[in-house]
Amino acid sequence: MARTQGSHSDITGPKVRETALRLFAQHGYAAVSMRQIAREVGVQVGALYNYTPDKQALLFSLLKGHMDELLATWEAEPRPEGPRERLEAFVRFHIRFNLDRPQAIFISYMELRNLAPENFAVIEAQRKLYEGALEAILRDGQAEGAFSVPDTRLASYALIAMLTGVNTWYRAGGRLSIDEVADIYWDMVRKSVSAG
Amino acid sequence: MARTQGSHSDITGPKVRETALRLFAQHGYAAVSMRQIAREVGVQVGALYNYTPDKQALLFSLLKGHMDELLATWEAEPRPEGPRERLEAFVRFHIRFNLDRPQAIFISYMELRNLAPENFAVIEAQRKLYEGALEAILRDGQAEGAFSVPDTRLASYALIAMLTGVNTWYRAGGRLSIDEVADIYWDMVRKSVSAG
DNA sequence: CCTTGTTCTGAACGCTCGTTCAGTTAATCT
DNA sequence: AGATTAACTGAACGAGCGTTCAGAACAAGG
Repeated sequence: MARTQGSHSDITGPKVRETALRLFAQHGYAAVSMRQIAREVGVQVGALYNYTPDKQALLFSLLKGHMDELLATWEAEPRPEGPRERLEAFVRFHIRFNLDRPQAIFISYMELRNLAPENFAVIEAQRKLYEGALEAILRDGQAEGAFSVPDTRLASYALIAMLTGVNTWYRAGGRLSIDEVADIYWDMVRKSVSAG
Repeated sequence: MARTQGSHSDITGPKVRETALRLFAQHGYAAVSMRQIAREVGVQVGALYNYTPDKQALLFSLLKGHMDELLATWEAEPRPEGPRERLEAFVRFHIRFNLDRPQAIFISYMELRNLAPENFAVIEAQRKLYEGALEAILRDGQAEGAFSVPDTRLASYALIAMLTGVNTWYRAGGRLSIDEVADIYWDMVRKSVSAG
């Protein structure tokens, strides 16, 4: 029996991606089998290959989709005047975006090494684009005298790591709301780049 | 033929651990096979089981050894007077310790989910002990009025993430020495916890 | 109602996995 | 020299892996 009622490409396709994202985030790409994904989707393993040419392409597609959305959403954000305001916008955007998609963020940082080299290069370029946006803000602010940052490249790495770290401990429904978390992080970021 | 000349437990044992650490860091626990470890050590796969009861115990032993060393080394560090001096000591210690053992740090953050639950609990408790040391410094400094940190728990997470992030970009022989990196990070940390 | 095309099943392919173990080799002990 | 033991080999175990594919089931179009 195939094609049971209500089972279409429009439903199975997204379901495959959602399930793969969840399982990859939970157990890691290498530890998750195609059969396991199929079981949770509710199909036989062969059916998965209607939606991806292979397992590697499935991982890449998830990461690529995530990075595309990250870059597009960031570029659609309002761009305030002044380095300080722009830095604040970046901090709040990054925290909000990350906390809204914990699984995608997780595999974006953990599964890079499981990408084939040519796929890795694509994702890495996108990530550098995004991190470059932060460094540009720091550089402008330093030039204008708004910040005191001796090494903007290094500072951008430090701040990105700090902000992305939110995902390791934040749990929805905890004692702090996303906005409260963003307030506290922005306070630390603001001071860390100011004249000391 | 077994027991070729110069091949003893004293040599093979450490070699197994070193090789496993390197491969786990490079490809991930789930993606590395016992046969691959054996090949790089230069023995048949069966010989590995003279040094570990199974693959999981090998991972746990590496992580446990690393955490033991981290805690012991930190406790052996001189403990300066005053919160500000103690915070600086922590920052410099953390960066130095991490950059000296990039592979062990890497698997300590990446392979936690591949630990069996009872093993995970052990490592997690040790990690909390270490992170608690930072929070205690922040709490004392806040109480004494040396720092301005509204939420010491959250600030400790933020700082740990920032400091640990050094490992993702630092490469020995780059344009900055470890001490120069530590100077810059300490500058940012110092300002981020100060009155703004 | 019959054809066409999409979606899925069920089974199979060759391969690798972690782990076990009887037997072999070589160093050590008596 | 002979016995003992630690270290390792070589082969095997059952299980699971990613991937392929012929054919079945169903929806849609004429």
